[in-house]
Amino acid sequence: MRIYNTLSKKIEEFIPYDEKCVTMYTCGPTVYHYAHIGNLRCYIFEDVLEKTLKYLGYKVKRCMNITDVGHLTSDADSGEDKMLKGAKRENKSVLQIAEFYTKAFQSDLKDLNVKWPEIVSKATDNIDMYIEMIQTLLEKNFAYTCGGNVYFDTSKLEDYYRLTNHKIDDMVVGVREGVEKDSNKKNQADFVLWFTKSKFEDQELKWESPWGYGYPGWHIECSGIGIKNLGNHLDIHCGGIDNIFPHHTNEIAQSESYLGHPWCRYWVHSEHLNDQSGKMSKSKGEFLTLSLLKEKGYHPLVYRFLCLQSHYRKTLVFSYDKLDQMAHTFEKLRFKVKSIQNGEQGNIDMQMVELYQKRFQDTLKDDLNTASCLTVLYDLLKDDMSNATKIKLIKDLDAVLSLDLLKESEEPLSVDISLESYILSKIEERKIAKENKNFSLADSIRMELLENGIILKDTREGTLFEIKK
RNA sequence: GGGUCUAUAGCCAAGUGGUAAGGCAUGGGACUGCAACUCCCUGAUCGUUGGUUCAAAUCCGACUAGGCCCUCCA
Repeated sequence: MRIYNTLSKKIEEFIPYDEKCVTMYTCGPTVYHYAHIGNLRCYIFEDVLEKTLKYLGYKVKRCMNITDVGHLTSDADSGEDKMLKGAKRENKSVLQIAEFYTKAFQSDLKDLNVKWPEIVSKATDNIDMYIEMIQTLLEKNFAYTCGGNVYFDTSKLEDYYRLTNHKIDDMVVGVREGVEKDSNKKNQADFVLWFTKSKFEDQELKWESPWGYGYPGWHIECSGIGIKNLGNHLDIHCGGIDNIFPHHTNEIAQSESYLGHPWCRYWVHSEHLNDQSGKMSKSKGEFLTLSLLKEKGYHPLVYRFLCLQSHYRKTLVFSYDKLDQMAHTFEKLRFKVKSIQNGEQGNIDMQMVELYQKRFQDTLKDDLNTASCLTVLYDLLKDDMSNATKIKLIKDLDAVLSLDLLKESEEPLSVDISLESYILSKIEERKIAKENKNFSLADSIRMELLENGIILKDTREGTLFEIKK
């Protein structure tokens, strides 16, 4: 397997620390609001990566955090806690907010066929681990206390900026509006490990610590949960590209200072989903959620399909035009697969199976080229082999793609039951008219349905309908 | 200002030195009562410009345009 590593800025051969089991950490959501579809792109990518590793025969141990405390809108001591902000907005407690949005997130992933990682850990469940790490960092002189908070001292590291190639003198504080300097810090890049003196006295969740009653910083959380669950050597750490600085940069700093040796070997980042004006973000106000797409009549897997059609390291620009195109393409694809399922099966040709499995593996091994994988899929659909062979291969492919290609029961669109029975009765009426060669009646029924946004299609399997969006 | 990435047909997109995959759309044909579906056929010399090479979309330089990061973010 070859994969792009942000550390080296190159595509590298993937070699796990322990040949038998790959450890993989993926940054989870801060559960203060719904995830937008840009967030979800990253989880789809991570899902594909995990499933690819498994497909290639690796055992994968994967861990994800749920941030339910300590994620401030700024890394200075002046930032507002996102969870608290969410709680205030909705007049609920922080725990209620966390629970609600965790569930919403879980349901989004389920809709997208993204496997829930076997280890999912809440930030608030690991306070002991952060305290232990911070204590060690203080003992080793990588951290200092000031103004009641504990800070990581970035000047102790030779290569703090290794992930980004930044130079300290080129860094400008306040490029973004609303970023303030924290006068407690010795160095501009230092970051908070433990807060006790936040301006936000009404912080709901606080814990006892050697430095006072307080709560952890955002960055320590991922390091703590990762090391606690996956051990002292991590193979893969994933996340969105925006997390490279400062979040992952800080994770490397604190983890390796704590452990005393290199920590994670492969840093793998997924590019953003943009809209026409640029990056999609929650702080810009309006944002697109999966449930909004569902309301508009798009199947969630259409979005997954859209993501798979592009490469994870390339910016994907979202538009409804594109999604419409994908919905259409996806439906055609599923229709094709369905007709193969309904046809004569025949015997499985193992030579073909192996040939295509090899092709499929090769494209995935090549830095997760999912777009080419779809080409392999189209190729095998067209190729000369028995339907049974095709079905076997599709099943194989879908273990990674997870597009429910073989699922019969689920229709692309969820349809209201009373509406459905109305349409079916009209189809029946038209069928009788056609049998009686009363084509003008048949056409008028079709027109009538069309005016209501229902498109009829006469296929070999009978008349199907589609609801226009 | 610094870092980093991208630029391939109407649209999406693969391609990492040897004369441009695939999908969608378009047009033509077969099928159909007519449509649709399905099947067959149909299109680009790769942002601009220098260079390296027998050979470049692919490597190097410059330029242009755009995205992202530089303490909210996936």
